[in-house]
Amino acid sequence: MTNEVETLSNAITENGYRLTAARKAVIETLVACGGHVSADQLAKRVREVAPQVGRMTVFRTLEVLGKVGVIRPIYQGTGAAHYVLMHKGSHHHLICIRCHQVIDFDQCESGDLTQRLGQKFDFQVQSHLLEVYGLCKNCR
Amino acid sequence: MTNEVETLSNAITENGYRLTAARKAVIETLVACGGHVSADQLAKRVREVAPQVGRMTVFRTLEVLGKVGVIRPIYQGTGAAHYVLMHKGSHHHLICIRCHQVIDFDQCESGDLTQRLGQKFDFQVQSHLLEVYGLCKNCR
DNA sequence: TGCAAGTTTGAGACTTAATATCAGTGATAT
DNA sequence: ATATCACTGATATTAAGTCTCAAACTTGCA
Repeated sequence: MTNEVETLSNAITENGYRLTAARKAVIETLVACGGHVSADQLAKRVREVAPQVGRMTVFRTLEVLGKVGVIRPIYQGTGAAHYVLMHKGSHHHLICIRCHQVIDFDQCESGDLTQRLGQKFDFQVQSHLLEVYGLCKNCR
Repeated sequence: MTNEVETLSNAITENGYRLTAARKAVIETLVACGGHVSADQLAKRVREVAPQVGRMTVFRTLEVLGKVGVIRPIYQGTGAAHYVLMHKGSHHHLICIRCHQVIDFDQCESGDLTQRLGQKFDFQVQSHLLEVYGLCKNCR
């Protein structure tokens, strides 16, 4: 948790960006939510803690975090993008196609695959996202 | 190719939707493009063949094809959604984070994984999408 | 400390993708 | 042949996200 905050914060500073009060607030709120929030939801929550922070700043902070590779926007076509934390360069989740519930999971034996892909397509792999669609136990 | 058109067409009819002239035109154009087109791009191309087909119909056809599971919208945050064909319930590609080039690939030994996930989370898996991000050979 | 250069910020206007509406058309079943 | 229901498309609307620009911060350096 706190660890996550540090990871994101470090990613900011290590890439030459400034870790301002506004950005700290955004990061802390995002981590507190465990990811899977939209920019506007996040902006609202951030303002409960830091009322002066504007919508634009939230968008821009998310953009920066995306650029340095620690989060990623996820789009399900149901409204706004949601942002997820990229643990060690990857993120995996199940999405129920009926109720749109999202379940994160960790297991993924793709290290092998991504390496082979890199060779085959002359591609320098940095991260990956696996989305599994189906019906959750309540929806089938 | 032609096979793809049949797959999509059948998915339409088998789910109780009507395979109209407009929908045929959309499907044929989508397959001819090999996927990875936005709705508006597709609408434009469809009109080169079937000028009467409206934008709205293209959106709705894509929605139906999505519902029956044969295509899926992909969002890279760079403008409009792109639609990809789901081969046997899955799609995999590499995306260059610099030039946004997309390379589709087939290999994915995930049958095993999805099965285990289904058990673990009591989830009925239907399809999946694997996105691998990195730098293509021209961009690094 | 004080200054200059470069970042970051936020209110508001703007762009663009996508959805809702609704009357009209076309397909299907009996 | 007709009644029913699905589909269509022009237009209006909504909503997500971006652009702009002046003001406010940070930082490094003298």
